[in-house]
Amino acid sequence: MANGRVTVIDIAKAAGVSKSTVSLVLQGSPLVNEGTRTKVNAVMRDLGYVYNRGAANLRQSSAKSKIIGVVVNDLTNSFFAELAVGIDLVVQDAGFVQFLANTSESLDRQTEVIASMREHGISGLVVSPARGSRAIDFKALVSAGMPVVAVVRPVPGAKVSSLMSDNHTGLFSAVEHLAKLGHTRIAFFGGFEDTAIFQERLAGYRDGLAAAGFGYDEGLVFACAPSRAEGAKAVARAMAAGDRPTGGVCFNDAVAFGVYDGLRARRLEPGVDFAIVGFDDVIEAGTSVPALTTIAVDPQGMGRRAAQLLLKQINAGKAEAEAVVTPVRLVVRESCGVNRMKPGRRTA
Amino acid sequence: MANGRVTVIDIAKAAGVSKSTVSLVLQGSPLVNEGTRTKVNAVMRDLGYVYNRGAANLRQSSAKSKIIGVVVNDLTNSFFAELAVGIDLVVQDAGFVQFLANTSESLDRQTEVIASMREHGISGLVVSPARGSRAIDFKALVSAGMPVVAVVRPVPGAKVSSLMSDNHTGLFSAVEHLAKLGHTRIAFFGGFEDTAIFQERLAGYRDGLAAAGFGYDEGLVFACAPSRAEGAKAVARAMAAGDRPTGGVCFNDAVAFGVYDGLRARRLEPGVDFAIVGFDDVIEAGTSVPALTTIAVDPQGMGRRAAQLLLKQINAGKAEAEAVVTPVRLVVRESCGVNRMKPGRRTA
DNA sequence: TTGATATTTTGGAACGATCCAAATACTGAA
DNA sequence: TTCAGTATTTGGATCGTTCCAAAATATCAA
Repeated sequence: MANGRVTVIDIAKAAGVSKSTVSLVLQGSPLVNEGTRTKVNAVMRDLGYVYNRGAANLRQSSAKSKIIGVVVNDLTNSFFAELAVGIDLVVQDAGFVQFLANTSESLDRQTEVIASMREHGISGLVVSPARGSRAIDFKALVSAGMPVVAVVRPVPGAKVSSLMSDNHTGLFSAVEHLAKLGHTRIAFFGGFEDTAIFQERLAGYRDGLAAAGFGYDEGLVFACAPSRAEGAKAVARAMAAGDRPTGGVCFNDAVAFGVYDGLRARRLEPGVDFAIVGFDDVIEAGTSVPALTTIAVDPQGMGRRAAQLLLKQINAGKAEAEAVVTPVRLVVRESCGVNRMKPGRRTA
Repeated sequence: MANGRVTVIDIAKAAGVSKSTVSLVLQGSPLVNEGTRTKVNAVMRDLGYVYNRGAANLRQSSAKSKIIGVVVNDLTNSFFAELAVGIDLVVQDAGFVQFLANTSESLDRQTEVIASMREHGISGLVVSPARGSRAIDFKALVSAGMPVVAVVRPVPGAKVSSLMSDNHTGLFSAVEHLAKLGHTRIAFFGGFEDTAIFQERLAGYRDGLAAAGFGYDEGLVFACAPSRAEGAKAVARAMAAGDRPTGGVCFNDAVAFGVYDGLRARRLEPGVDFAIVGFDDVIEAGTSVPALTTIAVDPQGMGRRAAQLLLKQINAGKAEAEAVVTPVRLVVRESCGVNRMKPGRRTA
């Protein structure tokens, strides 16, 4: 009290009870008499008491810290920002608070922040792993029995739970959609070839082509960093080639918008002269001109589900790794020229 | 050791020293002999020791928790996501870790999370206050001597430090720019009228008009929620009126993009038929078509500065509230028709 | 060898909560 | 009044660290 911080002992003294009783009140125990409870609560309010969770955690089992860690690879990407918001939402409702760290795809940063979070006593971790993350990076956590949920990107070989969107089906249906509209030369834009997601999506793309009766042409795959600027460059490469595609599916929406830019730079109008399908369904997808046809994954929903999965494991006490695949769906808007475009017009 | 968690005592036993020595090693004290230090470190590695910051904080002064709280009003807005990234950057470098909570403009959420963060022992707080925040909401914190930095939005009357962008100058120079290009009827789009920022920006707009020799016409101010969708509606209202503006300054870039949409819906091309200036300079501003002329505020830089300010106060031990205004600058791109537009073409 | 001095190491006693076993206060029936 | 039975309350001991004063050890000049 004198030194600034009010403790249970100060409350006990002021209320004329023992610290144990105050502790009981704090925990909402039914053992304490209604009269004492209200008196103690009143004193707490009067003295401006703040509960010291750190002290409590020391005595209790480590899993009760009410802190979870969230590590994302790129918070400036609105997909991950939405994801973080989704996590935050359910985590807050459960009375938890989250450490949020951004790694900017740096593995060193990732190991650093995870170590730091451990020291601070997180009771679980949701991580969207930095590029190149290996099972070894999470080894210490899982062998310490800490629940870990990997989202968006898999960590091959790691014994952690995972929540991934259905990449294969997503690209499959994107290709199917374009094929149905009459396109026969369909390109694939964006993504780093050395990632698992890229491979999953590429497989969906190939299978989609096969299902439509087309062959797979490596020359129609334009990998690049999944950013708007790189997407613009990728489509420039595609249109410079001899046998041009008439439409394309993109690794994500950012790339798709880059494709818009790249087309316009060549005086081609997206959705009229070229059909585009994105992936993610970021907020801008619905309001852009033309509105982007895309594969919706609902990042906020994914965040919520990831947090629920994690909380379930924390409460269960034991972390049984499980893999969840979240469904995606094709959202048809204007960028494939429905009602706007003559399909296949520049073909052959 | 047996129960799972490795403590300093386990280390001490295994290394054949006392726990005090281990503690000294942990703190990198120069008092301990080089030989013992390496041996202790080796043992720590072998046993997989994780430092328990919670326990340490208990003994030490509360200001050393190495945790700071970050509360933002809307993380789905990329401006705030960037801000959070900037904060994260310097906070991580300083060996801190951040609690990040999103309030979605809910005052209740805000008080909840701040209370929760206090219980967890944060040593400082960066907050971008939810709409309608009052000094009272931060009273408990400041009277407890906790450093608080309010960013982006002011909290009138609160004794907290603040870091605001130069709203007045920003809008002043936006108007000046349009006037220089020959525009005489300049509208103002977006923003909530009951916020301090809106008033600051509006004042900059008025002063800019006055400096250019124009009068202030209330009918040219189209306030609305600062979102893309509402921006589109606002410009629709503007163009429906009799004496149309030929250009406009916007509350932020989101509104500006909404104005793009609204214009296109009326078959008007932004940057050709109508001049637009945004505010914020979000990432998309440079890559949109046309590229958006805007007032750059560098949210990530603001985040960094806010974090630095906070860390300075934490280290100083005493929280002397100070107000910092960060400079803004006009970034001229294509949305005002430089090289593209006949200024004032639809005037009169 | 012996102090004196400098270098290292070390047992408790905190920090602020929880938990447990045991004490105390109530209740109503005998 | 006493006693069993229930309802409340309560002192330690404890969690894993830091801090302090004091002890042990090493170093060295006389």
